Amino acid sequence: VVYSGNIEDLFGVLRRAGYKATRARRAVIEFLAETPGHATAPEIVAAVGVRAAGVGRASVYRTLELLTQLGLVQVSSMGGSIPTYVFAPSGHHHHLVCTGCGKTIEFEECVLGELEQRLADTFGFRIESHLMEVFGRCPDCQPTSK
Amino acid sequence: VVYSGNIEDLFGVLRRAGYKATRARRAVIEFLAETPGHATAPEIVAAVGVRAAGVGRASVYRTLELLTQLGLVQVSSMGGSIPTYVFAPSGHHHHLVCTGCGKTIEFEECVLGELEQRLADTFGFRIESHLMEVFGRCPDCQPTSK
DNA sequence: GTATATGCAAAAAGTTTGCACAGTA
DNA sequence: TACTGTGCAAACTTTTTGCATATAC
Repeated sequence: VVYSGNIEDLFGVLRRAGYKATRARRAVIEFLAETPGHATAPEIVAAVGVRAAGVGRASVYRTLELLTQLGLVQVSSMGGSIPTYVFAPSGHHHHLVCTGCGKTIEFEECVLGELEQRLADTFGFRIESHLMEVFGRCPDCQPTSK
Repeated sequence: VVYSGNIEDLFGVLRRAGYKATRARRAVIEFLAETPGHATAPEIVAAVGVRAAGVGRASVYRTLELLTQLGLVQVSSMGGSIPTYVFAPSGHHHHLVCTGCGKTIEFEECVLGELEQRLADTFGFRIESHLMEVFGRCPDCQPTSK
């Protein structure tokens, strides 16, 4: 674990990997770290524009890619065609999405520990992170029949 | 389970849900059912064009959305910004992706049974499907150090 | 001081929509 | 026959790229 609430820790991760802590990157990281849920790239571009006027769209995209590679952010498609980004410095993220209304609930509970070990053994991978998406119908979107 | 190797079963799912089994939908379903891994929308458009000349791009997109809603297909972003589609009529899909070279391995092993029950109980969701993405470095992409 | 990163604007890529016509049930 | 679905082309949205300039270290 690399982050325990202090944003500076994250810039440390950047620097240790040989990247500079620039204004654009700060704005993106701060926004994501303060945002509890998912955001699309255009939403992040907009939010960052407010937070740090003058930061360009391209830098936001480049930063998102970088953060994803560094394992600080996860990308999910939420069952649709627009990718969304979530801050997930712990390397894993889990959510439940309603296929009716799109409501999303994030949960911590993780059942992958043992499986990860088995995958590592079986395929020789060094596991870094994972994303688990569970889909279903929330109470409000279930057929009212019986 | 809705599908055990006979493509006609899938058209049955369509019809039962009130949709027609058209040429465009057949082409998309057949392609996905025969394709072991993931494909992007443009790839599917191209493949379907070969299989059934004259099928339009829009129909492919519309069919992909429909199949996703029906739970026959899963969408994943594979850690990047291009969504990919996989045939997953069983309602769940699991893969391991190398963050170095992008190599993908699909696996069956599923540890979600009990968790799904707990999520259903806790949040009142009726669970329909899930997607599990595990990221790491494959043997060829691990730092050779040590 | 120097290599890395940026902002901008333009290009490319991907997705969605409207509508007259075709095809399924 | 009635209605769902289609193909096309255009509109739109999202993402990527090239390059001169700025900036972090």
